[in-house]
Order: sequence, then structure tokens, then C-alpha cells
Amino acid sequence: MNSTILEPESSRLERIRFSLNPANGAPIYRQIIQQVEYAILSGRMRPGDRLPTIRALAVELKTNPNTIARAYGELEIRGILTTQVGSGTFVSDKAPLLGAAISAEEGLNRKIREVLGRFVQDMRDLGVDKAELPNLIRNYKEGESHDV
Amino acid sequence: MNSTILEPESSRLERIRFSLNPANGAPIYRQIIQQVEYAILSGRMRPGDRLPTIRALAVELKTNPNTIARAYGELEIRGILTTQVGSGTFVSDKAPLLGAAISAEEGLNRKIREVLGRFVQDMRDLGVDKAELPNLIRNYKEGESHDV
Amino acid sequence: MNSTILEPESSRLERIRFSLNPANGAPIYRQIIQQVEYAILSGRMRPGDRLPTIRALAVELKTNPNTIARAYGELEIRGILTTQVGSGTFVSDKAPLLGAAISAEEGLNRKIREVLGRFVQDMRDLGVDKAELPNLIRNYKEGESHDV
Amino acid sequence: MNSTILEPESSRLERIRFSLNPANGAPIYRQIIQQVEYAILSGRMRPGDRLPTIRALAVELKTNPNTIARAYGELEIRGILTTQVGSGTFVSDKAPLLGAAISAEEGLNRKIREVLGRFVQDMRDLGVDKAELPNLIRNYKEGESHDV
DNA sequence: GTGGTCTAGACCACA
DNA sequence: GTGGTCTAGACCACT
Repeated sequence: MNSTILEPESSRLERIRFSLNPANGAPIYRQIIQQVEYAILSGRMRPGDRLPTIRALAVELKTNPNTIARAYGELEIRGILTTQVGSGTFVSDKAPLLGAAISAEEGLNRKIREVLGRFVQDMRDLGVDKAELPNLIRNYKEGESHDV
Repeated sequence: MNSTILEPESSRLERIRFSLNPANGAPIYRQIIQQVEYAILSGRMRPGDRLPTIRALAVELKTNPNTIARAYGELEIRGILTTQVGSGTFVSDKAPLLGAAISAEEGLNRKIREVLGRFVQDMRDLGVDKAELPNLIRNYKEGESHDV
Repeated sequence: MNSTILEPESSRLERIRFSLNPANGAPIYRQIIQQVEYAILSGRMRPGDRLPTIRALAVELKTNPNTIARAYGELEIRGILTTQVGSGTFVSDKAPLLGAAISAEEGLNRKIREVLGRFVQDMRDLGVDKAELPNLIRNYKEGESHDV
Repeated sequence: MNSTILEPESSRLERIRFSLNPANGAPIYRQIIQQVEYAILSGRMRPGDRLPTIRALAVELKTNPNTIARAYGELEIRGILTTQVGSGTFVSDKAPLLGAAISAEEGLNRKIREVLGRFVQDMRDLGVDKAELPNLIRNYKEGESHDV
């Protein structure tokens, strides 16, 4: 894109790459929320960072701007993002807590455990023992479409 | 009449254990569908096997029978289950294909890759590198109840 | 924003008229499914066309919305319809195949032959020879209401 | 079959050929009822005619004897059949009325109109005009499977 | 406003 | 005893 908006250099933009999976079952707005959450939990986005504008992101993700607005809106309600009219949407100062009364690190660990647990459970349901998982992962090569 | 209908010993019942996760976001009936699919893909359930009755499973899972019926019904539309009113619901003969024109083994592998891919992607979004995953898994201990 | 999303004029609504026959024996939701299928097979409804809303059709047919939802839902599982929550239910792009790996025209012809065959068989069971059927049909006048 | 039961020569047996279509959607016992009704309406079976025994028919149709018994039972409740213990099941003297307070001929005509009406309606739903039907029927050759 | 999920309960069809 | 159909109504998710 060609348009540039001048901003303080400390303000970092778009340290986040959204990737949607429309056939995922999960609603788009929720996928966006998750990706923002994960980016913050993982430290890729930090308080003060600016998010893409609603319109820009809507174009990029080929979705309805309302959908982006809803995701941002919900994140704002939770205190994770703040909107400054005229200058954009930013990661809030209290964001790392992500609404939970816990430390940022603890929040990340919880989420990791949650994802891990679901994975181990799913694999067990598919008949794959936990002991086989490390090897499976080492042999796993990305790129082949694995979304449904 | 003197003849009793002897069922082949291979006719097995309830080689499947359901566990719901209400905080999952996923609807109950979809969780049931997934667990039946996985049980078939993994070979734990085979064509001809009988599933728990709608009412029994509703009691076990503390849900409404209609919810179970919906899950079974959708699986029947897809050709994975067949029902014989009055005698129960069974894994269909063509079930291992699970609707795809592929072999049973290939179906299982696809699903494993799909789950694997989603896991690796989620972890990357959380800032965890693929290389760290094997160790994470080895250290992961189950037990924190997130199932019901 | 100034841009309005102009829908192509080809986007048509309700090129389908439902009529239920309660004394038919066939469940309501199945009658609806058949009528949608036939409307698509015959080309009266085409991919992208929107169906009546669940609630509107429930009022029109004097049934419970759940019954309509069930019919639409089953058609969606079969890939014949797609739903966009919030905006409605539409004929899927791949719908003309109606689940069979054949051309749209071939699908229509098959269904016509199927209906024809059942008719000839029923009439033979009633003692009416195939040769008499053309005359019977020519003399048949509709109007005796058996629909609602 | 080898066993013969001596009976008055006037008693005619099995002027009826049952053909079931299991994938029809219609329950088996109902298909049997319909075929008996049609046979009587069309005059192929007449009062006093004997029907196949429950067991013989169950073997022939590869169904559960209970299913046959239910069909015969329901027809007996309606007064269409009568059972004489030890000698078999027969078409009742009042059978031609088929439960309706109308003449036999009128009953047949009603049923024919009903089947005709459903056929014309289905064909219209498939986009086939009534005027085309006579030709379609003349060109129709049986034998190709047309059941679903 | 759209459709989606779930519950509760009635009544029917089938073996 | 099985599963199937339908109703009524609550509450949620999404545009």
C-alpha cells in the first residue's frame, strides 16, 4: 500500500499477521480475537503497539469491516485494546493480563497448556499415543494444506 | 420357534468413551460427532458396532436426548452411521471412508495431519517454536480437568 | 462510506413455492427437502439464489421454525445449501449436482426417470396398464385440493 | 416349497406379488399394507382369497415375521383381512370398501386419482409440463433401476 | 434482522 | 425397549 501515516517511531505497526481459515467452523471475528490475543500473550505485540485500521484489515482479509470492528470492539470491552479516535487502535497498557487477574507469563502458560491439552486429547482419540507425538511433530512438514 | 438369533461375537458395543468439554466453545453435538469420527478413524469402532442408545448417552452426558439424536442424525446423513429403529444405531459398512473417496488408513492420516497442523500453527501464534514442542509434550502431564 | 454493495440483478429470491401435504405420510421436513431439490434440479432455483428465511417459511407453512431449520440443515450437510448467519440461506454453488458426481442435466433426468418408474409401478399395482396412462393423464384435472 | 395344505379349490392363493423397496423411506409394514390394498382395489385379490402365511412371506421378503404380522394385523383391524386360526389369512368379504363407506370401484378410482395427482405434482416440481407426460410414459422402458 | 444451539416434552413408528 | 417427528420456547451468535 502506498499511503503512509506519520507516527512516532516508537509506535510499531503490524507486528501481527492474520491468517483466517473460513472453513474452520470458528467465526471470523473470533479467529481475529484469538490471533490478537495470541500475539499479545506471546509478546509479539506489546502495549502501545498499533493495530491495522479496520478498513485496511478488512481489505486484507477480504471480510466485512463490521466483522473487524466487532473483533476490535470486543477486545476493547475487555480492556485489551484502546481506540484513540483519529489515530487508531492500540494495545492497551493492561493488555498482557488479558482480562485475567494473573501475570502475563502465567496467562501465556495457561493458554499453551490449554492448546497442548486439546491436542494430546485429540490425538489420543485418533489412536495416537502421547509418546509418538514428538516424532510425529519432528517429521511434520508444513505447507500442505491441513485446514478443513 | 426354537432358533435364537445368535449375534456374531464380533458385534461389539460401546468401544467408545465420550467426554464433553462445555467450555470448549464447540457445540455439544459437534463434539459428539468428532468423537464418533475419531473412534472410527482410529479403528476403535468398526462397521457393525453398535453405539450407545440415544437415551443412555443422554443420561451419561447429562444432555437432552435431542442433542444426541442430532449428532447421530448428522452422522447418518453423511453415511457414517445407520439406524435401525427399534434396535439401535450402528457404524455403517462404508463408514471408514468417512465420506471421502479414500482408504481408511489414508483418512486417518489426513485427520492426524490436520490436527497436527492446527496445533503447530496455534503454538507458533503463541510464540512457541516447533522445535520446542517435543519437550513441551514430554513434560505435559494430564489431569487438570477440563473435561466433564 | 459511500459505496453500497450492489447485488447482481440475477440474485433472486423465492423462485420456489412450497406446498405441503399433511396427509402424505411423508414428514414435513422431508417434503420441504424434496421441493428444494426439485426446484434446483429443474433450474427454477440456481446457485446463489436465496431461500425464504426460516421464520418466514415457518409462518407461511404454519409449522415450527425448527422444522424448517431441520430441512435446511440437512440440505446444508449434503452441500446443497449454504447458510450465512445473519443474511440467510442460499443455494450452494455446487448444488446442481445434488451430491451426485454427474452433470446437472443428468441429475434431473435420473430423478424424472425415478419418479416415472415409481408411478408406473404403482399404477400397475392398481391394475392400470401402462398403455392407459396417457389417456388417464390427459383426462386428469387438478384442483381437488390435497395440498395445504 | 413342498408342503401343501388342502383347501377348497375356490380358494385362490397368492394372486399377489410383493416387491419391497427397503431404501424407499416407507416402512416395510406399510409397503406391504399398500400392496395388499392395491391388489384388492384392482381386483387382483378378491374376498375369500388367501394370503401367504406370515412365515412364508417373511422368508420370501427376508423380513422379520413380526413385520408381516403387524401389516396383516393392521389390515385385520380395518376389516380388510380376516384370520381363521389354523387355516390362514383371507381377504374379508367387506374388503373392497377398504374401510371407506364407498363402492369398490369408487375406492379404486380415488386411489388412482391420488397417485396420479402426486405424480403430476412431482413432475411439475421437476419442471415437466403435464402435456409432456404422455410422451414420457410411452418412451419409458422399465428394467433400469429407478429406486433410491 | 438473520440462523444456531439446546431444552423439555408430547406423540408416533418400529422390533 | 429402540429411534423419529414435531412443537414451544429460551438464549446465543452473527451481520
